[in-house]
Amino acid sequence: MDSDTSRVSSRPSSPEVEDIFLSTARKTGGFSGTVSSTQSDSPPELSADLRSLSSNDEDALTMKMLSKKDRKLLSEHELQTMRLKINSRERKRMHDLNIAMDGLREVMPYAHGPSVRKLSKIATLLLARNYILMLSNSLEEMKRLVGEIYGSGHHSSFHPSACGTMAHTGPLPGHPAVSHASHPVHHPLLPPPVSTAASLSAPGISAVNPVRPHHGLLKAPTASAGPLGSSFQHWGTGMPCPCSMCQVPPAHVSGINAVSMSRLATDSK
DNA sequence: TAGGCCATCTGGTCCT
DNA sequence: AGGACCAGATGGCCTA
Repeated sequence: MDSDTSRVSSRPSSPEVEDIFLSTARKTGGFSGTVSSTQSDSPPELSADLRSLSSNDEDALTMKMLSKKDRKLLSEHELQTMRLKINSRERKRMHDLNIAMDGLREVMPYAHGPSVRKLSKIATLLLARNYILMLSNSLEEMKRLVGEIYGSGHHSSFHPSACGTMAHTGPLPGHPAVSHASHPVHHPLLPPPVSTAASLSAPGISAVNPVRPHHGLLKAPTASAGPLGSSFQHWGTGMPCPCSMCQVPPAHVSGINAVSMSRLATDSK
């Protein structure tokens, strides 16, 4: 179904097997932790050189990279065992992180359906952020409307059933039907129109979009709807829908978007 | 084939 | 001391 899953399944799924293999391979080349630490500073041929070192050289190098205490306390076998343990923990940690990421994907609208490819991690995070912003805006708008209505006293003018606003809050976020039906163009997960340019200029976004254009994620809404955009289609009355989903978020939100997107992109590297 | 995405290993750092 | 977290490096898989 999704390539990522198959990709995962195609990888060695058993840490033990892989660890055994790797540990065996490394054992032939000495404790590779010392080699790895030089990977970023040395060309590949240096690694080859290291592998070609005599056992005495290997020992010397290994000993050089270890603290005195380690040298004293740990045999090579113990070091190897410790490495495997650490690797296993790290693997588990990353698996847990991926599980959490899947959980996040599950509650994200728009990311469901057989024809929709699994969101990448960065896309999941960025969409989640936009979604949270959208929900926050909706909440604020609801509060404001309720305040206006009960403040002015003419309760009869409050007709939630006529407003798409209630429809927005109806389906659960994870419900696939939450979005497209009532907002064919201005999807809540899309960056606000104002911030789209800034968002798209962020490395993180630009990295997302070209790769998976079929997602349509974070894509700017089509500009075919005039000054007000096509945001009011579901409202149906010809009047601007008061709900926040149909309005451009406040400028400060867009500002946060641009900054945070850049930060996210920067942080994620 | 290049680029994107990902899993894994690894060493360093910080925290408990 | 041990574990969690992080970031860099590496290599594999997939898609355009």
